[in-house]
Amino acid sequence: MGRLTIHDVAIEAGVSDSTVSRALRGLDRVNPHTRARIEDAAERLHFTFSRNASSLASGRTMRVTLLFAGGINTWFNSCAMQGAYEVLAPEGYDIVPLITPDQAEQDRYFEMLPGNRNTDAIIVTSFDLDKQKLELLGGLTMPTIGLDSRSDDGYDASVRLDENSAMLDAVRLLRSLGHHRLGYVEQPSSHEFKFSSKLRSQSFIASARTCDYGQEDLEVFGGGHDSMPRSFDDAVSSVVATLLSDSRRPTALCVETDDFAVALIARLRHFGIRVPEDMTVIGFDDSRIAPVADLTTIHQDPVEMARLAARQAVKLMKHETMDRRHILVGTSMILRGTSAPAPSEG
Amino acid sequence: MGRLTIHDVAIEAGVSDSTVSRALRGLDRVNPHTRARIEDAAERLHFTFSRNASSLASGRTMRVTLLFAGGINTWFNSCAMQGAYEVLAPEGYDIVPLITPDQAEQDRYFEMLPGNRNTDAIIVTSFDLDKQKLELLGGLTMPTIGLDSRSDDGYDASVRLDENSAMLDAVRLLRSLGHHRLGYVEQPSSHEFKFSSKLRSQSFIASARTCDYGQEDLEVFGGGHDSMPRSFDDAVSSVVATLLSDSRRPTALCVETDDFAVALIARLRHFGIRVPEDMTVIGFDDSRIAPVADLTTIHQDPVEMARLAARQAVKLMKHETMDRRHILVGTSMILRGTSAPAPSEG
DNA sequence: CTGAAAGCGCTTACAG
DNA sequence: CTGAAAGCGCTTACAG
Repeated sequence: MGRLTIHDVAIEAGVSDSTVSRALRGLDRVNPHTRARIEDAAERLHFTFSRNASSLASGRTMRVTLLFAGGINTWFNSCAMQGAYEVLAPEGYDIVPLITPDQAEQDRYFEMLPGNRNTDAIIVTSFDLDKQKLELLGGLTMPTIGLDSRSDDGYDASVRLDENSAMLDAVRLLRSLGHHRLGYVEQPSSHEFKFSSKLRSQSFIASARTCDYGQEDLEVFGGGHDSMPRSFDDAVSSVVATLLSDSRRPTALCVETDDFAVALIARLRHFGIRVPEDMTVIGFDDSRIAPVADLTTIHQDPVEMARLAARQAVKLMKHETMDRRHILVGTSMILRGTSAPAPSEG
Repeated sequence: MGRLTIHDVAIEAGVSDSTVSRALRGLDRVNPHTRARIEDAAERLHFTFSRNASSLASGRTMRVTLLFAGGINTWFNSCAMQGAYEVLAPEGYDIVPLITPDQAEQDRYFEMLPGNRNTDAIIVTSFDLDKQKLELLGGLTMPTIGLDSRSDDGYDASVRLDENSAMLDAVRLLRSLGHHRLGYVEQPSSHEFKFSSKLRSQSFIASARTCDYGQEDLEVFGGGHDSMPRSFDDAVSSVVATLLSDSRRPTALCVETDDFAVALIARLRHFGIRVPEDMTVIGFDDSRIAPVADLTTIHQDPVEMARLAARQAVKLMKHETMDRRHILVGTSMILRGTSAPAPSEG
């Protein structure tokens, strides 16, 4: 039992180690009879390759690193792992998650990256890296793939959301519902990191301007980088307070994430602002709470995005040609109960 | 740049490979001066160990496998990964998720397990394994830890929920609220696998009997193993239909999971059964949707459970002594808006 | 189509 | 405290 090597199989099948190696890996130039005998022997012995030995000899680790800021158990990150797993596991790769919780650890990881021989590719999720780190990625011999990155820069391939088109959809919906004053609500990030979702407020404003909204009818809430990491609840309160005292209060809000939108709606209702009668609220993500909260939102599919990123990784590792290295993924509006026509003026 | 080995560091520091190995791994019997020189050299060269080479030579893979049925992006599983990561990563272990989506793949994995030299321990999550597989686990040289397993059998260590005490809490609450007829709602599993949560209906009935409820005042819904994998929605419908036509309809329900409870509540309300006025509903998990849905529920903390399991794994791998190999974790009732005193009879 | 030999980059006794 | 040597279990040219 256990601890058996390719050599045991070789003896059992009456061939050399090299032949076992070739046969079991499905390489050609092996006599069909021989191969069958070897496969039988391996099966009988319950032989499994030592990945370490294979890797050391071949120079391929058969591992793909998924780099996260923040927990594995967030909606986006857990979906990213799932999607990556679905395409990488069948290809024989292990996926290994790596969290860099703060700037110091991130710096240290990137410091060591050029010498890192423990992974065949890196999928970098939702990071906003500075120029220096992006250049470092670009100079790496191993492929790096950006998932939900801010831009394509520095990555060998990337999969990103089309934030502009998403925000344009939202603004068009609000315009068709007759809303004249719009707000965008940024979520305070508890992290030191800036995520790609921070791009949305800019996209939102730009889209609204395209749709003939004037600057005076557009407002961005919650983007206070002044006082540091506020709690989620405090941030909600702060936005609601601003809204309550707003002389030109918007009648519709786009919120950076579903989570924040749902908390915001609860607080608004608590203060007598009805949703959607007085205020339309649109979330972003269509994560698991959106249907529960009956939230109108912009749907994205992080599992599929991760599948795409993983397929890019596979192609890069195999040095296959790729039609598109940088993929922009579309979103879709999901209409639910938190959006309605604008209240009549007064 | 890159591709450098321990030998390069040895040359740079003017010592032998073995000394570099010892120094960089923090072993004793190295002259402080020599060690400093080596560490400097390693730093300067951006040297990183090849985990494959280390593993092959030492016989330790520095990898821990997390075995899942179902997706990585479920609430419980993603929390389990997070908790395991938190304790295993600082110890130098990679965590590698492995999904066995169906019985066939699970069988194949277990078939190969005895010859598997690619992991130092296995954490088995939420599985209900048959006797044969449990025996196989018991015979393995590498440690196996059950997380949310049905029982302790076959595992070297385990971390489980105290389902009995959880159900007793729920029943006591319902009794104190004056509910005379209680129901337990099982969730149809889309999987071939039976999860540990399936034990709860038995615990519930037993607890209620302990609290002097008669068998005729207790009812279990949705446990139809007859017609195969029903959809989530169909299952909700079926439970509601049974409730509507029930001549002795319970006034309180314990539901196997929060997800199912929330869907059930929506359907009940749609059919005019008010929650909590007409019907008290208690969920299980206290997952992310529970606060959003204002759901009274039984709280569990899978991240912490996974941390405990991972610590057990570390101790087992290090052959340290353990005070308790099998840990039973408590739950707590979270009172929210879906529970209320029983409606007056009539 | 098959085998002998070298080598992947470490760790681990064993001397000294 | 340090170094030379063997070995971990494979893969990969290279002969044949």
